[in-house]
Amino acid sequence: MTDKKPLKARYHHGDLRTSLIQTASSMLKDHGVENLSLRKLADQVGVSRTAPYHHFKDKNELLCAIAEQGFSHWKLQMEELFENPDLNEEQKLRAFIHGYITYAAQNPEMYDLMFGRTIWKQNSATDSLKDIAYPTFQFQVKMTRDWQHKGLLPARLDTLRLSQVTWGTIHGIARLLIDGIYADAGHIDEMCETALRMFVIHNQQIG
Amino acid sequence: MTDKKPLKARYHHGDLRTSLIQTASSMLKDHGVENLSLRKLADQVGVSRTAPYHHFKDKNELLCAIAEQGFSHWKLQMEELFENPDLNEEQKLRAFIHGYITYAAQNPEMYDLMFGRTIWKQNSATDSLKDIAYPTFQFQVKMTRDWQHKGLLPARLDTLRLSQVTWGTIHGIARLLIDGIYADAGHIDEMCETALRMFVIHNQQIG
DNA sequence: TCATAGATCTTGACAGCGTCAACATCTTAC
DNA sequence: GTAAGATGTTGACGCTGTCAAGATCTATGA
Repeated sequence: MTDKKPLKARYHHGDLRTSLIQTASSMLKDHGVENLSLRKLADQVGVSRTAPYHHFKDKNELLCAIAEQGFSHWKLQMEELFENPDLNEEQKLRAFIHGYITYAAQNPEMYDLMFGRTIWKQNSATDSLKDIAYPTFQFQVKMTRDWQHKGLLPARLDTLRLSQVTWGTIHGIARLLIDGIYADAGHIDEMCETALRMFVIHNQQIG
Repeated sequence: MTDKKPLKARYHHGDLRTSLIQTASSMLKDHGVENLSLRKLADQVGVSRTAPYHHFKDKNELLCAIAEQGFSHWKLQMEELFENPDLNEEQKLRAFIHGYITYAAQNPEMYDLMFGRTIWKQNSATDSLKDIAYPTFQFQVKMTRDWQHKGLLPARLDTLRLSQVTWGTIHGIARLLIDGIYADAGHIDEMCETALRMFVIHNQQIG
């Protein structure tokens, strides 16, 4: 009886790992990676500073876990888009570009974590993260091939190179936006449309 | 006489500011931003930990000064390219794309500092840095307009949007490379060529 | 010439960080 | 019901950026 104190006072948290990821995601979104410390996180969750180390080897593992969650959401969002039967192929491509950049603009810190150097630069990604991220990267290639076959993207270009360039384009625009180099998010629509024209016009030429 | 000891033992360094920037640039290149600390830097230069604060308000100012130097070099390199009389316009565009991405691939840490969120995200750039960086950004627009007029890039697209997209493309490819998402630098040539075709083919259609 | 103001450099100190080691407490499985 | 393991705690360490106060040198003007 007495050990059923209010939750906060219990010795074992119950689901600390999940709580850490959730709270960390929220702190990340609100205050950026540079203001996300394990100590503040532990404090926020109401646990001692080293408790997180029983669930994550180090800070990097925590960040990878957050990124994993980001990829899950992102994947859902993208699948939803591609399963929409009301859109033709060009509309899907347009919606993909727009959805991609909008996601980045609305979740800049998460996007940076998912597709930025913090995790990938030193090859510090967890196996678990790679398991969900790599298929996402390859999804990009698969879609490119599809669009080539359907005549939207130029078929004569190597699929892998083309997907690197098209992904590079939307990734680059997203980065310019979220890194504050082009801080003006008001022109997202126009930029997406311009990118789309650059991608697709080829088709009219060869199709 | 006695105060003309070997340089290292003198109380005043002589040209500490310059030394700090130089050494910091070198440490940046070799070990990355995350391993560049003011204390290690001061130690390397042979000066006390707080000496740098008489030349830079804080770490951010030091980073801005390093980036400034990066922009100077970058600008020189690009100007050299554009003043080459042996290249026609398409060759210049090709050389620009290739030079841009190669610069990033060869100076990943400097590139990240110059065009990354560390400095720009929180609008923490020094006035001095802005003075050299902003013209560089606008140079991109000017070139785009030139290439539009010369028929290389589609004239009907808005110059500003087009330049954002083309810059986004090469910036994005550069980032994918240096952030380790596409770690394979062996395909730079092919990616550049693919990007070029995506940019230029328009011209054949409208020209 | 020389004092003095200002530039430059020093040591000391502080709080915040990630992380390890050692110990406490709870849960679970035999 | 006890032993093992999972989970949580406190203490400590070295690293970081930065401030404050004092030391030393340089340059300016009387």
